[in-house]
Amino acid sequence: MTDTAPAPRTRIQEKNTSAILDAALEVFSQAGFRGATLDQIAKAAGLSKPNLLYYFPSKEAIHVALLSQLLDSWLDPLRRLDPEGDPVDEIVRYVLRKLDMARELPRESRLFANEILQGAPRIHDYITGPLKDLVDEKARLIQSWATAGRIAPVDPHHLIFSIWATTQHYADFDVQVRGILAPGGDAHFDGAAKFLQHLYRRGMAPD
Amino acid sequence: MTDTAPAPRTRIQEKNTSAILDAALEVFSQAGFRGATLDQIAKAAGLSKPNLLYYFPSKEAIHVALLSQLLDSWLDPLRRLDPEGDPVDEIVRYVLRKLDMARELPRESRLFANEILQGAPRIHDYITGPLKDLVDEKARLIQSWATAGRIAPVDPHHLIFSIWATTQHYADFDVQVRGILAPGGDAHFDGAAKFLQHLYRRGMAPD
DNA sequence: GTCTATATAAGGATAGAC
DNA sequence: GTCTATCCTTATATAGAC
Repeated sequence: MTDTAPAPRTRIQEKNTSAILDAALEVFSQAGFRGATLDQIAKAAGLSKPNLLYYFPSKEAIHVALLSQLLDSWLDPLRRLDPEGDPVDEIVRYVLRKLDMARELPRESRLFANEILQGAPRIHDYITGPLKDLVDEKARLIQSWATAGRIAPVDPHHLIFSIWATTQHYADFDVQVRGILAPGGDAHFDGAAKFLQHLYRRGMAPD
Repeated sequence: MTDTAPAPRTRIQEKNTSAILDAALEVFSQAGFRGATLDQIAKAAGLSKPNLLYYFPSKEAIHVALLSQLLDSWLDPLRRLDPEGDPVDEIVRYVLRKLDMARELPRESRLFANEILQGAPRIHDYITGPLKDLVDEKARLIQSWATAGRIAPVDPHHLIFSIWATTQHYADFDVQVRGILAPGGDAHFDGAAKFLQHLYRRGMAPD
């Protein structure tokens, strides 16, 4: 049941487990948990379905493994918000780091979005626990900057939400973004960076 | 196949069809297309599964009916961006209208988000067609304001994306937002409105 | 470790009585 | 129009040979 980690020993196990996780990330992030099938994942991983279930006890276990390895890295950019740096610079750098993540890890972002959209059945404790704790801590930092007059007086929580929203949008709504902009690789990320930098530098500058 | 509309005649048909659509919106928006089952929808609508299929030919048909009725209203706030109004005011009013939609129609927003996340299989033509056309038209309007020095010189497409992202976030990531903020109804929407108003008024003000 | 074959269950859709 | 019973496909998971 809570048997998730395969604990790979040999090289071949290592290789297959990571092939499965990569394939599963691809499939889950695009189809959601219920929409994904073991057939799709097995095919993408280059394995048979029973062989896949030799490495993970269930579909659920694969999904949980993906989420846990994702959550580990998800908090990182926010964690690096530095109390010692220049406040506006710190916020803008946070925005750009999150945008980089959206470009480099779009599947992870969509996996997370799928989970939240469907009511976060598997990560609800993570949200009200570690995530809330870190956000509250950083919100206090931002609040102290505002109180000191070093940034504009805004609600820190909504500032953080807006940064998540604007950056992850480029991963989660990728199809829509590309459908509206002229096609052409990841070129639009430069435009996004420029715009967001403008918006937050202006928006956060002290009075 | 493309048989979607039930064309209700009697009162009881009218009542059942709308009960089905409402139930389906609830279920699809939370579970996605694949994750939703006819059993769930039938139960939520207070009907038996076969009776539900008396009104709609298939699960797919219900989903398509929901999406079409959604897309009709989806473009409305953007369409109302007024070339004659004050540019910054118009943009801020657009943000607030979208935020209102997120509060009042969160299920519709999540239905849409689910569809986009999964690659927009059913509304791809809508995105590259009517949606893109309207966005391009309004982007030209915003560009003309920028060129005239009446707002800050930003990329209009990314401005629009950021408005979609920040406002729909409160519907699509509702569980996360509530998990982080103290619980308490829709009170946080006031804070969101205040923050977004600040951000866009500052961000869009001309130099 | 990997496969073929299969048990088992869920879910979309239909038949046919009322 | 609505129901019970059922068909049939798909999908998760297991058995057991190699």
